Amino acid sequence: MGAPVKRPTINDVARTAGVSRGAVSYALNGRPGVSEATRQRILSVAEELGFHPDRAARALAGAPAKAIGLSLYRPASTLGVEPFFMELISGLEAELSLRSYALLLHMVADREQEAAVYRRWGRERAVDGVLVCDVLEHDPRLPLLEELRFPAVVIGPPPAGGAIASVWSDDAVSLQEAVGYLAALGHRRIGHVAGIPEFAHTRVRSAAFADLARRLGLEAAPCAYTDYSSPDGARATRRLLGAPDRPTALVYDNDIMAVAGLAVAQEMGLSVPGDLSVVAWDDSPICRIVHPELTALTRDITGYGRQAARLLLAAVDGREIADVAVEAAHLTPRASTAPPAGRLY
Amino acid sequence: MGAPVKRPTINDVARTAGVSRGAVSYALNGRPGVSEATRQRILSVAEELGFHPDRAARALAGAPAKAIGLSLYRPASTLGVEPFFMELISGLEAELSLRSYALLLHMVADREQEAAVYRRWGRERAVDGVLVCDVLEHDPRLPLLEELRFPAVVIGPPPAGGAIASVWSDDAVSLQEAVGYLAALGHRRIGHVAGIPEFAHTRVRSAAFADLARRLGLEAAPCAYTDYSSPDGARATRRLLGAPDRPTALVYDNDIMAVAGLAVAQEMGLSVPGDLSVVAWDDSPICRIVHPELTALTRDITGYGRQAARLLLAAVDGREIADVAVEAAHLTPRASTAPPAGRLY
DNA sequence: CTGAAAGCGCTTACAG
DNA sequence: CTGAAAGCGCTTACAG
Repeated sequence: MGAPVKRPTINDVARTAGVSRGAVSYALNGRPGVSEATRQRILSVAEELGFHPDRAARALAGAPAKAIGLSLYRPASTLGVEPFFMELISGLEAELSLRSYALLLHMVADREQEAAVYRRWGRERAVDGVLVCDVLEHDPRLPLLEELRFPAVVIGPPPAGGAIASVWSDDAVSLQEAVGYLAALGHRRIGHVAGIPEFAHTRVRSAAFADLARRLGLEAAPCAYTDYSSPDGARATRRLLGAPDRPTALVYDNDIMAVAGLAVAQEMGLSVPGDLSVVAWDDSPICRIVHPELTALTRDITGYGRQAARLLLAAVDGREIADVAVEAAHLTPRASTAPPAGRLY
Repeated sequence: MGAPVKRPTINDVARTAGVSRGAVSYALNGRPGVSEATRQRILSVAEELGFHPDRAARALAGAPAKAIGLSLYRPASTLGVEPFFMELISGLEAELSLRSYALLLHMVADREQEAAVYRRWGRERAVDGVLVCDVLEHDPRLPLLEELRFPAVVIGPPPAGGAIASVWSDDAVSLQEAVGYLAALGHRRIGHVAGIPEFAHTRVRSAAFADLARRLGLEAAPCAYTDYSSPDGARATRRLLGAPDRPTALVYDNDIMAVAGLAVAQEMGLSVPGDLSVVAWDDSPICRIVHPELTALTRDITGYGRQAARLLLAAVDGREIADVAVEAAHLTPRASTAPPAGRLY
């Protein structure tokens, strides 16, 4: 591909500015060691020359890699379907790019691969910190990250061990809002189409659901677990609606499954919201392009990502970090929820 | 966060194996300079010590960064909605990880930012090559990448200049398949809800559409441009269906807009496919979770991504590369297409 | 086929 | 506040 383009080095800047390389480095990194006047002169020379420090050289000399790793466990079945991650990534990016941090994205098909990726990132010093999603009950990644001394932030409910800080939104509160609303409409049999049972956030939601069902004295509160994919959401819906005392309302753990469930209900001849109310977790455009539009638990996913990035960068800077709770998802009532049939107001 | 974990260096491997550092480097990189026996011994020592060469040191010494850059231009309105990119990325990743290449993802809000990202990547030697999506008619990124001597691959139709190879699928063929099918069903007024007119792939599609309309002698072939978002798709649908001689079929440039258009048709009291046939470009689960299920142009997006990654890695390896055509999208007829109302068979 | 040496472009104590 | 020097961990000609 031809010789690489000649790039100015720190030497060029130092020579042009008439100072030492060290002075240039200090000036560029905002560290003490140069006078303000000199710093300004150096900065303007660097600007003029179009100088950007070589990432590799910088890293080798002990400076941070200026990159964050996100390893995503994606089973083939859910590929390309969850708007959540695209929005999350866009929030991460927004914050990272402010500080010129890159996002290293890696998708893995299984957990062992993910561990291998962390080890490699650690050994190669490819990233300065990692974000951890979809944490399991006893997640082997967490002790591994501690062993590797990796600054890390969990996206999701704070894990039991507690050594790694997390950014989370209180799903129990949100679930309460959704189920409370359905109960207030008069629903007594409310089903839950949940996500992957091994995930900590799934357990938070299903525990909150069971708890609420008890407190509200619901007649039935069946829960079906899925892999978050729309076919699985459709299957779970058929199962729940096929039971003798079928639920009159269903809460779905994501938007994709709620839309799939809506289609299943319609194919079973049930009208929504007449015969069945539907609530989707995570609002997205697809909740508004189906008929009826879906009542959803809306949250600022991009903001969630920004917050996670900010917290991780604080950890990377060596600051002590603690769990951060972002605002919980709130219910956006739309046309897919109504009082159950047979009940009059 | 404590001291970094002590990692074995090439010196440790050399000492343990009783050879020089150079020998270890040659052995690890599969270059001539060591006997096969020595190579094996070195490799097993490296394995035993858990040695992974430091990415920064390697890069600084002139070796590739082992990373590929993907800068995505995402206007806020389409954030998180296009399944296409998630699938593409997953294909890229699948191929890159085979060769231990990382994917550096960067989302930008405008074109100037994207140019700045390329320059930075070039100067910092952060990536060995870049992938270019959504190419414009006279795209300023292409000459910039040439100027920077960046190995690059365009994902989409080969640009006019021709210096940068592309991986593409022949959208004209696919459009012909879709419109030909609609015409065969008896439709004479077929509308096109297209994407962003500045994109080269949009122009390929709308040119093919206009050409076909002429050859098939269609009565009307209105085209509406959008930003690929579902609200914009809905607006375009309203506009096209509000015309006096409204189309009896619409072809959408993505799945999201087709679903939005379906909802608009239903809200206007038009039955699909009775009053309006709908075809979606890019098949995804959401095409199958709406009612009626959408006829779609199906293609192997993951495979598209894999192919793009392979081609770019070939360029990074210094090989000459040429355009690669992947298989065009093919029509998957479903319930959203039928002969137009009033026509009998 | 092997080993010693230079050098990649930075950062950071350290002495002035 | 500044400058000279060492060193980060590799790769790669170059001489043996």
